Amino acid sequence: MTEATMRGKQPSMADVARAAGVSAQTVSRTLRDSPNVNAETRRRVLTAVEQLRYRYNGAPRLLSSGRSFTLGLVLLQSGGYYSRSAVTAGVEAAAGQAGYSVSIATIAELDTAMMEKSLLKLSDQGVDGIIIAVPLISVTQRMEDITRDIPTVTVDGSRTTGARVLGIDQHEAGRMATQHLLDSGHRQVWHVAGPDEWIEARQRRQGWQECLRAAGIDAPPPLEGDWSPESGYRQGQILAMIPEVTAIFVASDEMAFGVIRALRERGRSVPADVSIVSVDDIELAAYCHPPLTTVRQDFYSSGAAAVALLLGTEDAGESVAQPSLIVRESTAAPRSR
Amino acid sequence: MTEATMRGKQPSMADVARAAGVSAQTVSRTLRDSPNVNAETRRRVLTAVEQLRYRYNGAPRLLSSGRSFTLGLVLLQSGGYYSRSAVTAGVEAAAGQAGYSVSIATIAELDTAMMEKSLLKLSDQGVDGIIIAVPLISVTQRMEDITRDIPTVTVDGSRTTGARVLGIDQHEAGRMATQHLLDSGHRQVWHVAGPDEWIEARQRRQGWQECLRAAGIDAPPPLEGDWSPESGYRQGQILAMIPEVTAIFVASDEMAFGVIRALRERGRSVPADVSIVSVDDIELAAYCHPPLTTVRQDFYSSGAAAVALLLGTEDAGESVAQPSLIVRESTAAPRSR
DNA sequence: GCAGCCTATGTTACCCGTGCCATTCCTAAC
DNA sequence: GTTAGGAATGGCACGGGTAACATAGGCTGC
Repeated sequence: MTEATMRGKQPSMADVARAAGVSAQTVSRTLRDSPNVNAETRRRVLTAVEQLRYRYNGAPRLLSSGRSFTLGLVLLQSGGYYSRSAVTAGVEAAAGQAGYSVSIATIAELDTAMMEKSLLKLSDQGVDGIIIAVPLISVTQRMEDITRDIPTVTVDGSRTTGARVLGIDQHEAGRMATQHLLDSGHRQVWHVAGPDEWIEARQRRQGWQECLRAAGIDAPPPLEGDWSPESGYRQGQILAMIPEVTAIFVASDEMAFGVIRALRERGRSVPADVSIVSVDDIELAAYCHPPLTTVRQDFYSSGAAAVALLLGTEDAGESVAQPSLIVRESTAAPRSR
Repeated sequence: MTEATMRGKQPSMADVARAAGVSAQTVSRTLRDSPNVNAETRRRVLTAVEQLRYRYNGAPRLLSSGRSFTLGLVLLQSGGYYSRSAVTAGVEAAAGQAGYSVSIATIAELDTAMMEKSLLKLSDQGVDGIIIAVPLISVTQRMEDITRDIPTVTVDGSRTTGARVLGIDQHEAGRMATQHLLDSGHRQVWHVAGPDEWIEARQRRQGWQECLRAAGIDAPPPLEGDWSPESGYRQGQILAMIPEVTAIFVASDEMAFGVIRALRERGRSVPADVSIVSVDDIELAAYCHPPLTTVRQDFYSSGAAAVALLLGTEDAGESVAQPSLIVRESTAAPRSR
C-alpha cells in the first residue's frame, strides 16, 4: 500500500466550523438537515464545506452510536450470474433508498469455514444488518452468535436461530413447471435438480414430486446438477439415453441450456422429442434456441424485500413473491407413439 | 429502523481487560499478537475474550487512521450480468486478500447525475479507493474532485484527470474476431456494436474497422445495440434482410444471442448462411445453439488487477490482459455462390 | 413586564482501540 | 554493586461526529 492510497489529512467538521465561524455541532446539524438551522448559517456552512472539500467521515458515528448505516450482503462467487446480479441490484437500490450502503462478501464455494469468515468480516466492519443469499449448509456456534447480534435475513430460506427468512415460493415454482408439462400431455416428468444444500433446489424438487404424486405418477429419481450449464449438460447426456424421457423439469435456466445441448447432440430435439421447463427466466431465456418455457422469479424484488424486512420497513411476515410461468417454445405435446 | 437493528451493547476491550485482570492495552497487544506478552497473561486474556464473547471493533482504528479499509465499486444495474458478476468477484477476492472490504454503488442507467451521486455516496462513506466499472460519459467538476482525492481506477478505459486506467485490449478483441471471419473466407464483416459511450464498445469497433481496412475492405456502417439480447435481436432483424450479409462481428455474447434468434426467425441459419463471432465467452456461450465462437475476456482477473493497481500491489502500468479467440460452431466458411 | 416557550447555537462528554511514553522488574555485563 | 538493556505491563491522549445538556435571544400571551 503506497502513500498515494491514503486519504491524506482530510478536513474535519471542526475545520469547516472554523472556516464558517460556527461550532462543529452546527456543521453537523447542517449536513444532516436538522431543522433548527438558520438559512444564512446553513449557506455559510455549505460554502465552507465546498471550499475545504470537506468529506463526511462515518467512523466516529459508528464508534459512538454503533450504527454504520451499512448492510452486508453474502454472495456465492460462481454460478447463477443473473440471479446474483439481480438480487444485488435490488438490495443496493432498496438500501440506498433508506440511506444505507451495501458491503459485499463473496465466498468462493459453499463451505462452512468460508461462510463463517465472511460473516465475521462483515461483523468486524460493523454492518447494521446482513443479507445472506447463499444457503447455510451448516451453522456453527459463531455464526449463531453473529446472527443473533446482528439482524440477518436469508434470501434462500435457510435459517439460524436469529435470522429471519424470506423466499420466493419455490415449492410453487416446481409445481407450476411440472403441472404445465402434465397439462401438455406428458405422462412422466423427469427432473434435473439443483444442489441439495440449497433450500430453493429442495423446494423445487418437492414441488415437482408432489405434483406428480397428486397426478398419481411415481416420480423417477431426480438427477442433480450444481446450477452450472456444464452440470446440466452432463445430466442431459444421461437423460438423452433414456428413450421414454419426453419431459424434463430443470431447476434453473442455466442448467437447461446444458440439458438442451446434450439432448441435441444425441439427436433428440426440443421440443419435438423432449419438452423442457426451467426456472428463473434469465434475460437470455427468450433468445436461445428454442426459447425457454420457464418459471419467472423476480430476484430484484426479492433483494429489495430482504432490505425492507431487515430495516423493519415492511411489517415482517415472510413476504413471498409468487413465481409466474412464461410459456415459450421449449414445451410441446409429446409425439404420439 | 427498529431497536432490533442495533448491535446492542457489545463488550469492549476494557470489559475483557477487567475480566482478565489486566489493562486494555494488554488485551489489545494480545489480540494483535504483539511479541511482549507473557504466555500466562495471554491465556487469561483469551479465556476472558471467549467468555465475554468479545468481538473486535474496527471503528476506532478507522477513526484514528483515517482509513476505512473499504473500496468502492461502481456498477451498472442492468445488462452484462455475467461480466459484472465476474468483475465483482475478482474485485472482492483481491480486496479481501488485502484486508479490504468492498462497498457497491449501482447506477440504474448511464447518467451523469447518477454517476455523480454514486461517487459522492462512496466518498461520503470514506472509501479508500474507487473502482469504476462503467464508462464515464461526461465528467463533472465534482467527479474530478472526488477522483483526485480518492485513488480511482476505471476498468472500462474512460478517464478523469485522477483516475488510473485498466482495460482488456478491446482493440485486439475486435481485430481477432474480424480476422477470424476473414480467414474463414468471408469477403465482408458486418458489426453490431455496443453503445458508443462505452470505450470497450468503441475500441472493439475500431479493431473491426482497422482489420477490414488492412484487408482492403470498406467497412459497412456498424449497427448499435445496448448490450442486451433484445437490442441484438432488433439489429439482427435488420441484418437478416440484407442478403449479402454472411459474417457478423457482435460486440457481446448476449447481443449475439439476440442476433442469432432474429436470423433464425428469418430463415437464415447460423453458421450455414451467416457466421457470428462475439466477445466475452460467458458461461452459456458454449451451451447455446450453435455454440458461440467468441473472444474470451478474463473479467475476474480484470477485477483483481484493478484492486492491485489501486492498492499499489502491482507496479502500475496499465496492465492489460490479452483476449483469446475461442472457436466453436457459430462460424464457418461462406456458402459458395 | 414577566413567565413560558421556541429557535438557534455552543459546550462537553463519550464511543474504544492504539500510539507513545512511563514504569516496574529482571537479567546481563562491567 | 552499579548501570544498561530488555521484557512485560500500565496510563493517557487522540481521532471526529453527535447525543445530551446548556445558553442566549426573541416572541407570545395575559
